Amino acid sequence: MERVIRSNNLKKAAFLSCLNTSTATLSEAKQAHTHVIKEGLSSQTRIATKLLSIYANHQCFTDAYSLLCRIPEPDILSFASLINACSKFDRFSDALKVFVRMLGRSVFPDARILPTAIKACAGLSALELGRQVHAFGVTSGLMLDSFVESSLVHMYVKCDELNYARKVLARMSEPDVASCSALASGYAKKGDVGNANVLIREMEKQGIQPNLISWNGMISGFNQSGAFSEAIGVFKVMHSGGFKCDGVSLSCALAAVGDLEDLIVGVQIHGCVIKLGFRSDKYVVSSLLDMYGKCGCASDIIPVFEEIDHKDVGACNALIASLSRAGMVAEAVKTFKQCQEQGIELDVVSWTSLIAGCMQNGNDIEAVDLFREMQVAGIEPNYVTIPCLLTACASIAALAHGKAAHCFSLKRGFSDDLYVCSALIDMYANCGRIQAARRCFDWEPSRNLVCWNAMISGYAMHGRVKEAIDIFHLMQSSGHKPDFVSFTSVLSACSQRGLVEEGKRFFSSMSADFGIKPRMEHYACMVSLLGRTGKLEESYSLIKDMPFAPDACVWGALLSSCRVHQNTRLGKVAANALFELEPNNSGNYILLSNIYAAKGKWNEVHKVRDMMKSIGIRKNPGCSWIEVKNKVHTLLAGDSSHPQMKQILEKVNKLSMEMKMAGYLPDTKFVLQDVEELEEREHILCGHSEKLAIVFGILNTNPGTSLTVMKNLRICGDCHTSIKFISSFEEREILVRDTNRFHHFKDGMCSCEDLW
DNA sequence: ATAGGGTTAG
Repeated sequence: MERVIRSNNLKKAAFLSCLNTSTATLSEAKQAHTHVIKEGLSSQTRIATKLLSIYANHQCFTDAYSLLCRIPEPDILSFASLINACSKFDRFSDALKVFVRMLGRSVFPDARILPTAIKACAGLSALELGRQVHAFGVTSGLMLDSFVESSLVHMYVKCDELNYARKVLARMSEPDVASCSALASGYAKKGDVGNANVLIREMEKQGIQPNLISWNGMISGFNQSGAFSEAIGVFKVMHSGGFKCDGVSLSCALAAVGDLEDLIVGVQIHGCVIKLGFRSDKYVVSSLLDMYGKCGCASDIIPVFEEIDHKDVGACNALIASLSRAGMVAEAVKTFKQCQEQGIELDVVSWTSLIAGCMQNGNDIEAVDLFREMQVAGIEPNYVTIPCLLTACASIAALAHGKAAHCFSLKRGFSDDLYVCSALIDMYANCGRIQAARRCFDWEPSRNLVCWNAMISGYAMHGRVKEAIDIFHLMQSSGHKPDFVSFTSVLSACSQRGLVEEGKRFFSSMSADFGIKPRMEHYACMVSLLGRTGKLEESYSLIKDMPFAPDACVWGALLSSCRVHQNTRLGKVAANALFELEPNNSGNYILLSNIYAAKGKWNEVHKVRDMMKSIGIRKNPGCSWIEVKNKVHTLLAGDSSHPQMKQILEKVNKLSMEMKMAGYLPDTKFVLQDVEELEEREHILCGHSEKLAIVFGILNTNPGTSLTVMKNLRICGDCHTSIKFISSFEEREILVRDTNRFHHFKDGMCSCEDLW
C-alpha cells in the first residue's frame, strides 16, 4: 500500500515538473490529459489545476470548466486559474460564473482573486454585483489590500458612479497612484476638467507621482469625452515635464490632434514618434495617417502609406477613411482593393469606412452593393455599418435593402442603438413609409434629439404638418430642448402646408424663447412659406433684412415661388442673384425660362436659353428610380437604351389617350424646350422620367401593388396631373419623392393638395 | 493566480 502511494507521488511530481503552464501547447495538454486519466491522477488537485489552466489559456473554456468541476477538492488556485484566464480574454460573465461556483463550494476568496472578480463586474458594468463584492471586501477585511481598492475605484468609474469611486478613494489609508489615476481618468472621460485637475493637485500634495498609466489615462479619457484640447494640454504638460511618453501617449495625442485639425502640433508629434522610435507601432501608425487625413493632407499620405513595411489593417483603414472623407472615393476603393490583393485581412472597419465613404459622396448604389459584397466576403456588419447602409438606402429609397438591414439589426440585437434607430426612422420616412418610421420611433426606449428630429423631418417631408408639430411639442414635454435642426424641420412642415401664422410664430420663438439664432435654412423655409402663399413681396423683404448674405437655397425658394405665382419681376431679381452664386446650375435658368414661357414671353425664353448656350451649360437630365424586386432601376428621360423603353412608351401613350378621353388636358407650359408645335411638346411631356418609372413599375409588378418613385428634380405640374389620373385609372397608390417632399397619390388625388 | 492606458468606420 505504501509503495503504491509512493509511486503515485513520484508520478505526480514528474507531471508537475514537466508541464509548464505558460508554454505548453494545446496538443501537449491533451496528451498529458489522457495520460493523467490513464494513471488515475485526474482527481489530484494540483495536476488537474495545471491542466485546466493550460486549457483556459488556449481559450478552451468548456474543457477547463469541466475539469474544474471534476476536481473533488478544488482549492483557491484551481478557481483562480480559470477566473484569471476568462478575464484575460474578456469572458467576464464566465469569470463571474466560476467565482460564484467558488463561493458555492465554500472556498473563501483572498485578496488576489478579488481584483479579478471586481474587474469582471466592471467589464460587464454590473454595478449591483460589484457592490456585493465590495461589501464582501469590507466584511472580510480584504479591503485593506491596495489592489482590491484600486480595482474597486476602477469598477465604480466604469459603472459611471464617480461619487462612489471618490468615496472608496477617500477611505483609503494610503491612496496609491493606480487608484488616483483611475478616478482622474474617470473625470476626464466625463469631460470634468475641474475635478480631474483637483485630483491631480491632491496627488501632488500627498507626494504621489503620476506614472505613465496616469498620464495616458488622462489623455485618452479627455479624448473619450471629446475634450481634445484638454487631451493635448495633458500631453504637453507631460512632455515639457520631461516625462518620457510611449506609443500609447503618442497614438492618443495624435488622435486628439486629428480631431482638432491642428496640423502644426501634429507634425511636432510626428517628430516625437520618429525620435522616440515608435514608427512601427501599429496604433501610432494608424493614428498618424488619420491625423494627416483629418488635417487635409489626404492625397499626401498615400506615398507615406506605401513606405510602411508592415501594413496593418488599422493603417489601411485610416487611409481608406481619410480618402473617403476627402471625397476621393475612387482612390479609397483602389486602396481597398490593393490591400485585399496584398493579402491584408480587411475587417468590419475597412468595409464600413468604404461604405460610409460611398454614401457620403453620393455613391449610394455602390454603398448598397458593397454591403452585399461584404457579407459574401464573410464579414459581419455591425452597429456602425448598419446606419451607414440605412442612410444610403434612404437617399435612393431602396426600401427592400433597408428592411433587410432592419431585420438584421433586430436579430443582432442593436436595433435599439440610437444611431441605428434614427437612421431607421430616416430610411423609412425617405422610402415613403412614414408609419413604419413612426413605429421605429415609438419602439426606441431612450430616444435622443436625433431621433426626435428625424421623426419631425419625416412628417415634414410627407406634408403631415399636424403630426410634425405634435412631435415637436411632445419632444419638449419629454424634456428635450429643440435645436436648430428641430426648427428647420418644423418650419419646413409649415411651409409645405402654407401655414403662415404658425410658421411666423415658430420663427420668432426660436430666438426669443430658445436662444437659437436663425440660420440660412430657417430663412429658406420662411422665404418658401411666404412665397408659396403668394406673399412674394414680404418674402423678398425678409431676404433683404437678413443679417447675412442669402445663399442659393434662399434665392431658389423665392424663384420657385415666382414660378408658381408667375411673378416675372421678382423672378428676375432672384434669378440674377442665383446666376452670380451658381452660374453652372441649369435649374435656375430653366425656372426663369419657365416663368417667361408660362406668360408666353417667348422672346425672353430664347434669351435665357441663349445665355445657357453661351455659357455652355445643359439642362440637368431628369432621372428617376424605382425599386422593383429588390433591385433599384434608374430611368432617364429620352433614354432609348433601356431594354423595356418601347413597351414603356406604348403604355405611356395609351395612358395619355385615356387621360384625354377622361377630359384631362396636358399642361404644356411645363415643357422646357421651346418647341412651337403643340403635338411635339406633348410628346416630350410623355418622356419625363418619373412617368417612365411609374409605368415601368406598373409593367413589372402585380396589379394593385403600390409604387414608390424617386426623382432628382422637382416634379413638374403636368406629371403631377398625369400621376393623379394614373393613380385612379390603374387603381394604384403611387408615392413620388422629389427633391422637396413626398407626393402620395391615391384615387386621383395627391396628399400635397396641389400646393407644392 | 491580482488592478490601471492605445489606433482606424457612423
